[in-house]
Amino acid sequence: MSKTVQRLEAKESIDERTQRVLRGIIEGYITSNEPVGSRSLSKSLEMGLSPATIRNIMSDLSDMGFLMQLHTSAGRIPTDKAYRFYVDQVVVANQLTRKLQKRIQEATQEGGMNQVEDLLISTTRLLAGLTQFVCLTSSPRVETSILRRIEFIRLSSQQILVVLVTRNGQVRNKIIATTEDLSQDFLNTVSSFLNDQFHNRNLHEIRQQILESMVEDKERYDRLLAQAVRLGKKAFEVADAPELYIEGQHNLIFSERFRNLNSSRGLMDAFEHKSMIMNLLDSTVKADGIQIFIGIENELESLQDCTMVKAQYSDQNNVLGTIGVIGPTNMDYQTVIPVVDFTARILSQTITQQSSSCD
Amino acid sequence: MSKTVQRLEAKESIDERTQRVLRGIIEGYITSNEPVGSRSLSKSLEMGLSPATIRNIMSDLSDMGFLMQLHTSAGRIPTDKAYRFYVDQVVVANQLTRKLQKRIQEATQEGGMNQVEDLLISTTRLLAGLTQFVCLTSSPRVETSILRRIEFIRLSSQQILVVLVTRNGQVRNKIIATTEDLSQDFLNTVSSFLNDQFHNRNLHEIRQQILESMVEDKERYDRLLAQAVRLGKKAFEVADAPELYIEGQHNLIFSERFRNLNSSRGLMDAFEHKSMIMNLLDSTVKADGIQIFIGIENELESLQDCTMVKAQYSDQNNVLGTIGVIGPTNMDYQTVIPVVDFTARILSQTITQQSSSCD
DNA sequence: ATTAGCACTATCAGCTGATGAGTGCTAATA
DNA sequence: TATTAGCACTCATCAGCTGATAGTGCTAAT
Repeated sequence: MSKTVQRLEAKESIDERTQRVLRGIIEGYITSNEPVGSRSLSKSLEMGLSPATIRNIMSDLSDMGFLMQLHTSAGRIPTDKAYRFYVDQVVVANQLTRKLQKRIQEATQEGGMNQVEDLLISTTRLLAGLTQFVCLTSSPRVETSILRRIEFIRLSSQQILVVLVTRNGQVRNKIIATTEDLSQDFLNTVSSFLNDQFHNRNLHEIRQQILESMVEDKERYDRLLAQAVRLGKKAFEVADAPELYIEGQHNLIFSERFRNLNSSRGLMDAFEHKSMIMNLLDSTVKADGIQIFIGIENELESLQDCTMVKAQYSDQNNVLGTIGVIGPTNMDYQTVIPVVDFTARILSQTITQQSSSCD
Repeated sequence: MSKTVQRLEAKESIDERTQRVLRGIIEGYITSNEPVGSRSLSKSLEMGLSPATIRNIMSDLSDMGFLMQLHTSAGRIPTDKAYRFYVDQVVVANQLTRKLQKRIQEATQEGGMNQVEDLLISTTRLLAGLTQFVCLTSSPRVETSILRRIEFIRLSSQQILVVLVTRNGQVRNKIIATTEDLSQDFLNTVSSFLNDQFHNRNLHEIRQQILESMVEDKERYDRLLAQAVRLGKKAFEVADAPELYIEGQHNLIFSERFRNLNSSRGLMDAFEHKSMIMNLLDSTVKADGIQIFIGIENELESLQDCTMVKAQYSDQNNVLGTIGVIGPTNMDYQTVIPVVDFTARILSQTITQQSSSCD
């Protein structure tokens, strides 16, 4: 027991000087993208330590698992553990420059964005551009969206178009097949019934309730209700799969920063499996703020050379989705973190405005 | 005058033997992706010609502009002109294997494809996969689509959702703002008016006619008509920009076949400018069949190391859009051409079925 | 505890010569 | 006269060697 405590303490008690060296190495590697050696560090640190001393400290840090070498006579590079230390203990998110803030705000407020989809796409592209990384955004889960309006449009004797509008301005369409020929008048009755019944409820609840009704009212014979339930069931199955927007994939190949990534191919391939990436993006349920996954902290193997920085966005009530970037582990956390954070906030704000603009 | 004729004849009259050599070089380069030299060609041709003779012929072909060398002591590779000759004079499109035909048919007939969008995306992906190139598809020009149904849905006192369904199953949404608060009942009247008026007409015509009505009926005061025209005008402005689907971009980077392409970067960048690529894809108006642009025949500079093979797809009445692949100039024309051709045909067929399934 | 000094090591750029595939030209040949 | 064998030449590639560079670890001196 006391041993554990001691080990924990030993882990915790990296003395001030050692910390400064570690920090120096991390920041050096972040800026130069080259392994950093004792000599250059001795100079840049300006702590009056000779390279030899630095070497001793480095050696200790290596033992503790903070540093590693690509080969014997190369400088050292930080491990994932080091970045974790850096992010947790050292990084104090920079304030964004006014200029950058403006740029983000303007980009999200461009005209012609009455559809949420457009907003998400352009925000994703913006963030990919700003960071020069790959940017991923998951669209609001239709599941948790609030119904604003549902409408049925008769296309033919066998086909009905469902139009579903959510509070935050998403519009979903689905063509459903029917065996029975239903008149437009009847469909109107059904839709106004559903609109009355379920106005301002979220789709998940609605679905739930419809399923319950199906059991409950089985015996009761009421054509309207029966059809409403049947159509409603089909209609609310709309778009189970939430969408994923990816931008900046070419940065993986062409950006200098990704150069010492051994398998950009693997990542590219991973992006083809959208559902997998979706899970990754939406998996963690942490109420608020930025989340950071460094290297091996990522569950997906092909992501384990990268860091993912993500944040959730929401309207006034609910978390809607996630926006995040994937970059090299030695990304410039000091600026990437606040950029992602700020962008997510602005996105939330814009969407909130949109959804509150209805009566 | 006679001189011109002579030159033309000289161009045309490449004797049989020379043609066979040229063909051998082209096919050799297509299969090996390596410059082909006189010795190996002498063997593979089996025409009983010594390398030296082949060299003489090659030298002639070089003079005529069919061959070039990357450097003095390298084998020769075909020029764009050679590929053009090959495509025009030599290639007789292979019959596709039954197996491949089936694969294409099945892929396009997968379930859950009631939206044209899904069909186009999956077809694009299919073709990218089959060819291992980049595949581009332009969605049907809404312009020329035939109206099946238009509907207005009141979202709030200032917002109206327009839903527009075309004959071939495309659904477009647009939220438009109004100053006047219009009841749903009124909107229903307007939409059934428009549906009656414009049923089975194409959107371009409709737009035209609405504009005419605006002039014509200016003085006539009829609330219904006036609003119908006003809303109609806004509604039919929907989605002027046709969409472009791109799949298989990663092949540019990772496929062996693209390896001696000097600027895949340039191409990647070009794909970001969707409107430019759209123009390229939809530009040429040739009634039917496959179109091939080899190297410098492409207007876009970053495409001039590539060949684009494209075909238009259509429903029973109209050309809807274009599907095509972009690959290296030394692609295997014998199979790529029929694959693109067949895919476009199947696509046309599938879309035609869809749009004829309404009453 | 720190540091200077030294031996050691891996990488990299640059040079070398050998190899091989390919050409063009010329003179001999059928 | 068309074809071909022979030869000199060119260029790219590759393995092997070089010295320079930038690191390290260890040890002994401060």
